[in-house]
Amino acid sequence: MAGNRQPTIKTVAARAGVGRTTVSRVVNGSDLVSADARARVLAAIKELNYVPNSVARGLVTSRTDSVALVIPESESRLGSEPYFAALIRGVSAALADTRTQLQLTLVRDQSERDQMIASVTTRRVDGVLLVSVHADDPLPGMLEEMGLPTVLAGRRDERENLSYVDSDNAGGAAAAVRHLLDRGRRRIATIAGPLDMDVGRARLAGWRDAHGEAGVPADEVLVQGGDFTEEGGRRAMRSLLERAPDLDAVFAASDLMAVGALAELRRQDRQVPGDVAVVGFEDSVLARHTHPPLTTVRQPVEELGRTMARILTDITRHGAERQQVTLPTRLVVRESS
Amino acid sequence: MAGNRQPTIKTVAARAGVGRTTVSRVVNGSDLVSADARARVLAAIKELNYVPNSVARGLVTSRTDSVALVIPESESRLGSEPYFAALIRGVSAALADTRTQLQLTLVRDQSERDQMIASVTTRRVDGVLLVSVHADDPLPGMLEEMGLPTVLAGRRDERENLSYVDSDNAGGAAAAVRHLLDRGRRRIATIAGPLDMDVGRARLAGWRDAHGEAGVPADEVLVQGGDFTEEGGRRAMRSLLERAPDLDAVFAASDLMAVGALAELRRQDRQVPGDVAVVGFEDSVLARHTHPPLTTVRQPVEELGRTMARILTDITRHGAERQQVTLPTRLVVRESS
DNA sequence: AAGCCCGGTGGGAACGTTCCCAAAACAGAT
DNA sequence: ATCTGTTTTGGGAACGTTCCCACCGGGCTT
Repeated sequence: MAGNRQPTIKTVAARAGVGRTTVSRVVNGSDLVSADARARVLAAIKELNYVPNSVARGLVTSRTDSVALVIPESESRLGSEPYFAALIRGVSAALADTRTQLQLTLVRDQSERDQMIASVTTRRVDGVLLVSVHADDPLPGMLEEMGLPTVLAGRRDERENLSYVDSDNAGGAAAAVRHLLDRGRRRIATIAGPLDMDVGRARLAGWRDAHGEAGVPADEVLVQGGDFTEEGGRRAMRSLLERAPDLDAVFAASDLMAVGALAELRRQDRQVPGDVAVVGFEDSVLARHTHPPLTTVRQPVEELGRTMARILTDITRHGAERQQVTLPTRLVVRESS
Repeated sequence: MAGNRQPTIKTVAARAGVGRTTVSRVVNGSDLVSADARARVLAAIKELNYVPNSVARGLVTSRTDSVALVIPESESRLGSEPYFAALIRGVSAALADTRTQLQLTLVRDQSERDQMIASVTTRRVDGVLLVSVHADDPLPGMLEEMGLPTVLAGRRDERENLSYVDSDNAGGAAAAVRHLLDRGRRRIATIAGPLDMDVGRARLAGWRDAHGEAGVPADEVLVQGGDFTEEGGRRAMRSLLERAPDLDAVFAASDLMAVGALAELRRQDRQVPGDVAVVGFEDSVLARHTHPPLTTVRQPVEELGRTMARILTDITRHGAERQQVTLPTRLVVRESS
């Protein structure tokens, strides 16, 4: 039993008394093969326990049936972990349907980034899924130029022309603010995300839009920049309270910043939601565990992953065109508003 | 620029005015090549932007420089998510050092399991890392028989003869119980894990060992089985309190069960740690957020991942033998004890 | 001056597939 | 019977590498 080499297509052909090509046809499900021959080949395959060598196949077809998912590890890992986990689940689920393998690449530093580029570039994958790419990162362009289809998680600006899947940041933000307006809040501050990122800009735009629709003037004094961290949220909240002590609500562009805001409000003895209502964005696990539980805008992260994978396979397998998809978000009302 | 095929080793050879072999030698860092030739080849590589095709290479070397990490998704995902995340981080970090790619396979159901076997078996990977394999699962054996080195996360029983990396379950449990004894507790109950799993058995053994060492009789009335879930922990705690109202401490074989125990203790108005001290096992994120924060045994999950990957590469790259490694655990004392 | 060794080199073969195309086998029609 | 057309078949070539081995040339030994 041991010692024998793996059977190849030739071994099978010999055993079944047919040519290589016929075996190949059977394996690949072609119907240009007689019932008789097919039966003999299948028997031989089973007897020999033959499994086609996908590397050899890949060499001639120049397809690997695997895609890379690249995740930068530098981004604050703690808050974002559940995000990545959900994303991976989604991607993996969609790929399983098309029998495509997932190559996961965590990129920690520049050297690992170079290594990732080398690996991806080396034709081991049919396409690439990229998470949190910065606006000025030349990588996606490079990849596409090398003939490697690429799909981004999150567009980089309003005019992104690569394939991407994003959640409806502006819409979600607007829904959050609309909800606050509905509850009678009129001085709604916002802790924005970094404005050099589309997420940051889009969520701020949503805040403006909702005010516009409702005919409530959007007071720019109520806008404070943040950096998506808890500490940043705390600082932003403090400076907002100084500038506009009369604010009665805050929309934070991320749950983590909302958590910081909650901490600062507690420190200054402002009741939530009594004095100030708070809404976050993302609906991470965090949101359920704050005091009080956080109203927030839910992103469909797992679906985002699924969609990314689906778009990529559409491109690699069926030669589809680039696609830009925006997924709806949903307001989850808890006790902070 | 566009339209041109990828350059191959032949293109480079022609451009540099040398033979294929010389290019190959330069690419693979052989030193049997003159400084002059090397320089010309390197220049040509840069000009043409040549990247060796790893599929072709794999065909002749029969190495893919990639390994599979197989994670069953069926296990209660919520509690275990941070575990998997840490594991993946560790594996990925160790693989990056050896320029090995990671193929991640989430297995949700039988059909995905079959697909995973097909893929792995098809020579796309050099080896396999398996997480949470059941004792009676024939998979690891099958894989090794096909010549695919396999490393398990967690041994399956005391006599496991495949490669595995496990944390010191018995030792960690004993440390936890010793700690409780040191604090003067004398009626230390335990909520055990499933006894058909080695983790469960080993942690229970630790509870016994610590009693033995200290000369305190281990009262079997104080042992209650659990299933690693929160609800199971709650039920176990209740039946323990009925049977042995005089208990003054509980060692739960998992954080999640400890959380359940805490809930039941609160319901019955027993103070923690005043009346009853509680210790868990794992040091998941949960542990920091319970009331009071949970004393627990920390498993070095990320290192577990790193070690698995290291062992596997030792085997695939250097023909090392199977290895069984047990990693030390560490007691993290918080306020529940 | 002849022989030998050794660093350096390159062409052929092989890895296990798929694809192309020509040919064999068979059937039906004249 | 011969021809034509359709189905079925299989061998050659190709995919882009690495490895084996044979060869070349120059310096060293004798």
